[in-house]
Amino acid sequence: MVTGMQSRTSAPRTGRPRSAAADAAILAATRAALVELGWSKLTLGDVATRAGVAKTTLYRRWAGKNELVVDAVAALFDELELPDRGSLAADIEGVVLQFAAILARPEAKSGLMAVLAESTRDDALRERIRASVVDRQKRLVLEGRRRAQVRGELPPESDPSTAARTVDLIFDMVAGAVVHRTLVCAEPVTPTWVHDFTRVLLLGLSGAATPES
Amino acid sequence: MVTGMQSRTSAPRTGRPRSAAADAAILAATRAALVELGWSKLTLGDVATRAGVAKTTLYRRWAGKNELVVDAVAALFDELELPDRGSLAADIEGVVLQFAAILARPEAKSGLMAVLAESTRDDALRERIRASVVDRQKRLVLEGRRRAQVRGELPPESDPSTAARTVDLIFDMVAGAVVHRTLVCAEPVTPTWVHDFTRVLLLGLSGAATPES
DNA sequence: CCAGTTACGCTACGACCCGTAGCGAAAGCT
DNA sequence: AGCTTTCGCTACGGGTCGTAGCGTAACTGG
Repeated sequence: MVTGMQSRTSAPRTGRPRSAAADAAILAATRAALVELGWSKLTLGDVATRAGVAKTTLYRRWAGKNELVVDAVAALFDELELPDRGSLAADIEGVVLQFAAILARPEAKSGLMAVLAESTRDDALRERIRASVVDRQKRLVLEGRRRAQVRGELPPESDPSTAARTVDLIFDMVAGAVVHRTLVCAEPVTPTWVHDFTRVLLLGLSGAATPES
Repeated sequence: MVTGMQSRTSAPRTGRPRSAAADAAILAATRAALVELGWSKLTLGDVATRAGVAKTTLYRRWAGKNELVVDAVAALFDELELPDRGSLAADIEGVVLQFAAILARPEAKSGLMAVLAESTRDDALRERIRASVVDRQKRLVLEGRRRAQVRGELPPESDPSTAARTVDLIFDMVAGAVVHRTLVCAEPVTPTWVHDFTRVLLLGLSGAATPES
């Protein structure tokens, strides 16, 4: 059972090592094929040809199309960062624009949605997506919240359980809105849209911090 | 019910009519196959067998897997309604729970996400999804907004263009959050979550109605 | 009632992709 | 050296695709 990337503990000490260049070439070829062909017409044989490796090499490292595309798309999210822009509103606008820019790329659109669809029937695949894509986004929410608390823009940890609930909710609202705008409505995430969205979200959060009416 | 086939003006008056029962059987079989097999392992030959029709009959009515699944999934959204619950908050909570209940069904999860992934490379498919799924949801937002204006909970049409922008934003936030919660995080939309979400959204909207600071 | 028209079920077909097995050669380690 | 693992290549059975062809069924207008 190939785990995709071998865990470093089980790395064999003897024998010919796996080519790291082949890994990179395969993932790049997968992204290129996603752009040109989309998910449904992407074949592993074609990816192998593009990458300049044999089809069998590909099957030795990835269990199938799903796992390969997850790894190929996950690399796109490496560039996600959260530069400190001075205010919570500016931080949110910045990360939303970054996230939207990644989702706007054709390989992210078709690849990510397709593996998410498959993950509804494959727990291992969903876990792989969560670890390599979703959690990385969620960390930005946590970091942004922490900074806002330092600045005094948000109240510090009230109750741990309600805090976790709020973080989950914010994550669903931010990522969900961008995903819906980009992938369902297929309309661009403009600075105007981001501005309106951030305004509604922050007003709602600051108001929700007060005790419920 | 979207037939997706001939417009009524081009309906042939002569010859054997198409079996409406076959349409229903095929769509039901498609949903059943989505539940059992998911998107990737669903084959048109299998659907035809389940529906008790010949494979050629299926190809005479739908261009391919994508179009068939769109029609099969779109039928799930027929039951979406917006009963008047007396307040904007209650209306939103009601429609969000309905929407989440539909998305929680396995045939909606795998089917809808998969065709959305394909629609990123197929304009005709995206248009088909928009007409039979997305617009139907968007109408609920417009209707809910109208009721809230009648009740005085929201200010009446200020500027047509900003009003349209706001409706789009609300739609992205509501549908996006539910989709993200259900399909990306794979966690249930509980009444608690809906309550928290509605609170943040409404506070943000009521605050956003005032001139920007 | 009978021709005309269209839909249907069935079979068969070439084309393509899948995922695996087997082989010899290459690239590392001890 | 000798051992171990990876690599490229070829070949294969199995499955799905989408279409063509044929005879039959259903409905319509004369």
